[in-house]
Amino acid sequence: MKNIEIALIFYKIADILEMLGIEWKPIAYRRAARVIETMSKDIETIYNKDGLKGLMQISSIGKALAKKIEEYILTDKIKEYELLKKQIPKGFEDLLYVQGIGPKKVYKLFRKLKIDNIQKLENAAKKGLIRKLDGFGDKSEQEILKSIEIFKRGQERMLLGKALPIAREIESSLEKLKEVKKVVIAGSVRRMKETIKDIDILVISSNPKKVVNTFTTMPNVERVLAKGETKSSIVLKQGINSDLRVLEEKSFGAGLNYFTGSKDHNVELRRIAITKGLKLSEYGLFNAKNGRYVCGRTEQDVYKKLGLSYVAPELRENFGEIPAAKKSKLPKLIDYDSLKGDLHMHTKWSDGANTTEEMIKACINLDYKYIAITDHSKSEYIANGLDEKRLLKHCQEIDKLQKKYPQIRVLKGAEVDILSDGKLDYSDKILKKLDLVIASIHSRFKSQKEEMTKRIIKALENKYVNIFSHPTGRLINEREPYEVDIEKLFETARENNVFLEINSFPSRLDLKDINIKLALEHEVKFAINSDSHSTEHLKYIELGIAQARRGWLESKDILNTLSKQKVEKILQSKR
DNA sequence: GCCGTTTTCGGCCCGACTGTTTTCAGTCG
Repeated sequence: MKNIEIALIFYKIADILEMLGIEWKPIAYRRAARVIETMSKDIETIYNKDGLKGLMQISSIGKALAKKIEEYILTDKIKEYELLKKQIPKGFEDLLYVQGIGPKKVYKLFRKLKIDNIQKLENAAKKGLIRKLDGFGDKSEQEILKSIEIFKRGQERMLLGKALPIAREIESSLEKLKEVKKVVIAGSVRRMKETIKDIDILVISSNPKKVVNTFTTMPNVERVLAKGETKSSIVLKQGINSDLRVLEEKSFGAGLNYFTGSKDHNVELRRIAITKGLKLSEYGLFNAKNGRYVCGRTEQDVYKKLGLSYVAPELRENFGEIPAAKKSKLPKLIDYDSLKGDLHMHTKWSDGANTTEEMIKACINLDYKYIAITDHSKSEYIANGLDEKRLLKHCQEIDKLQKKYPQIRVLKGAEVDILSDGKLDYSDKILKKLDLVIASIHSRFKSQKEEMTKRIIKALENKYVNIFSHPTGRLINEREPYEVDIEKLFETARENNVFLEINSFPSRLDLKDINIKLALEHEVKFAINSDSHSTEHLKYIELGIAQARRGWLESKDILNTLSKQKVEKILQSKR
């Protein structure tokens, strides 16, 4: 799949053009890059089927960009990009990622001081050369040095599972102020994106000054980047930025919409507003001619006035949700409280931190109607995987506990390794004795695509396999997904009635949103699991549900929204 | 470079904050 590669090149072309002072083209390249990056279909497949015409059907792609995509598919190169790169020294585009420096300043620094990488920028700032340039001064020179430090510390985005509790903490500390009417977490955290660049907080208050002051003096503030009347930006000690915006009540809906993003979603909304003779900003929806306020108190009002059905935050990625909202064709997303059980968790028997009984009790507290205990199989030496003898013993323990806790159905399961030849780590005879079988890849991630695809297909064709866990094997910020023909994988899952897992563990979130959407188009069914290794992890299920929502899933697409009876019936049909 | 129930040419989202400015350009979200 070349989508990501092409998108990346388009982004880079946009950066370079922008630094060369060329207007508008960068916007077109970025818009196209964004579309290509987030579409679930393989762009090469589209080209092979319908050629240039097919490519031009994609929004934001015209003749010129279609030709460039064709060129990349056929030759693995885009000539114009190669030429542009020659004009730009290595490390040049890093400069754009320094906070406070944009394309105009980069261009000036290059022209006047021959600065073309971060090191040279730092040296020049330390020598006091930058303050002498027109448009720069003492302050900007110091800011540049501070920003370089932050840049060096790393640009990694924070896991949603880590950012969410921090955001909720800020939320509750601002809520304590009596001047505050409402606090909402907005931005990518509200959209439940898998990683977060900064935490956006929206506050409704008639005393913005007080709110801004409190915000900038919280104990976990490391540095204040900006502090104005109604807006502020800080760096937190946890290593993430946070932005605050204070608005009046009548702007709440428009403000929340604006501050939730995504940027691309907002830009689309504003374009629609213009076609209707309106103007949309964070203050509300206004008549473009006379500037009169139309609405803005709630998000629902804004969408309605724009002729759209309400779009849930998780869908606001300009992912196709706007055309769907126009036609009232948005999915009825799965709710955060619709899961009746969790079908993937570990205990002390393998690498979990809690006993089977502790896990069961914790799940009863969550009001689950059923769960599956799924410890590792014998190949997982490091994880203390169970051999056949221990597995059967563990099953006896579960039977006993089942009698003690009749209010919850405890399924006897296992997370079974898929060996390198595609066979499973337990024999069919053993698998048959279990209520539920999860198959997983935990080894040889670097195999060739064909080999990996064959290996997985063989495993999914085993008639006892119910769920394929963390289907792409990626670990966010740590490990790329393994190479696999993902559409073939989806086809095999559907044909063999294997549920694909949406693994809720913060660093996994696997399948991820766009793959979920693609799998849905292949009519695959899913299971949302926590993969808990302690009772503390059970709550991560929220993150998995969020990704399911981002992948446009409804309750009916998901195994563990079903009643205990229905789930048992489905599982037994494979025994 | 894209796109069109305003347009095939001339637009392209909107506003706050900062620093270096005497009224605004650049950056950011």
